[in-house]
Amino acid sequence: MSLELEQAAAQLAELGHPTRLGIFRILVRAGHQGVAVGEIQQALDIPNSTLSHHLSRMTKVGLMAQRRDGRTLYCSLLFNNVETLLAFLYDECCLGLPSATVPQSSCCD
Amino acid sequence: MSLELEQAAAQLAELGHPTRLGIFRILVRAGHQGVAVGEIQQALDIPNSTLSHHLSRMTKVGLMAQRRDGRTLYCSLLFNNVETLLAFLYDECCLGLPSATVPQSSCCD
DNA sequence: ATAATATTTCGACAAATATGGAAGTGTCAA
DNA sequence: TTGACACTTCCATATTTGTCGAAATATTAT
Repeated sequence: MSLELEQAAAQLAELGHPTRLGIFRILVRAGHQGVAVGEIQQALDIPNSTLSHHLSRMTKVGLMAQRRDGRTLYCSLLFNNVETLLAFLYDECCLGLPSATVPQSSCCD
Repeated sequence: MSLELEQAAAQLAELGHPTRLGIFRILVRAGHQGVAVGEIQQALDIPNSTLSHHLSRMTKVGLMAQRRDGRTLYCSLLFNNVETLLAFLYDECCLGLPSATVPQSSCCD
């Protein structure tokens, strides 16, 4: 089994949890500058130990990264890796959405 | 938490397993006519009870369906649902791939 | 130094997942 | 109606996940 497939599966598994998909959504909207962990916690209203656990999982598979600024940690999506993942679903798996639903250009760069 | 997000997470979780992502890949290539369970088994070389378990999970979340023809069961992807899932990742989460990697039209319809 | 803030790590436990042998079900062929 | 074929369901077990309180770590302010 190819490494690329293993990698894609690992990332999809992380997205495949309601809380983490919610985190993902927040991270996408936050763009490259990222969001503080505390902000995510407020938005989702879950204990910080639970949140931290999810964040570390997402980090581990390369979906996001953390950067410290003073005492707050900012989380930001690794857009390149997410793009690679999405491209895998399209290219490797040869899937096409009807052109109407395909965005003409990126909205998050 | 929205039902749409729950649904997407459930489907992504199923894709987030190497074996099942492999099954997905086979199903995509098979197109609408589908593939026999036995063919998938030969391709992946796993015990049929294990395979059956994965297939039933994928069916349960609406990624694929099974149709019997004689004594062989054919599995086929529910392309509409897969499209909806992919559209969720683009629309709801506002993600864009660089236009170069976005297919101009569907290759599986 | 001490305290407050922001977040992670530890530890423990319940629940879900993954795996595969063995037995069961449906279908066809002789 | 017996047997072969194509799968699924049942069962048991090992592993992974998800959850969260409590303790630990890092940073800044007083």
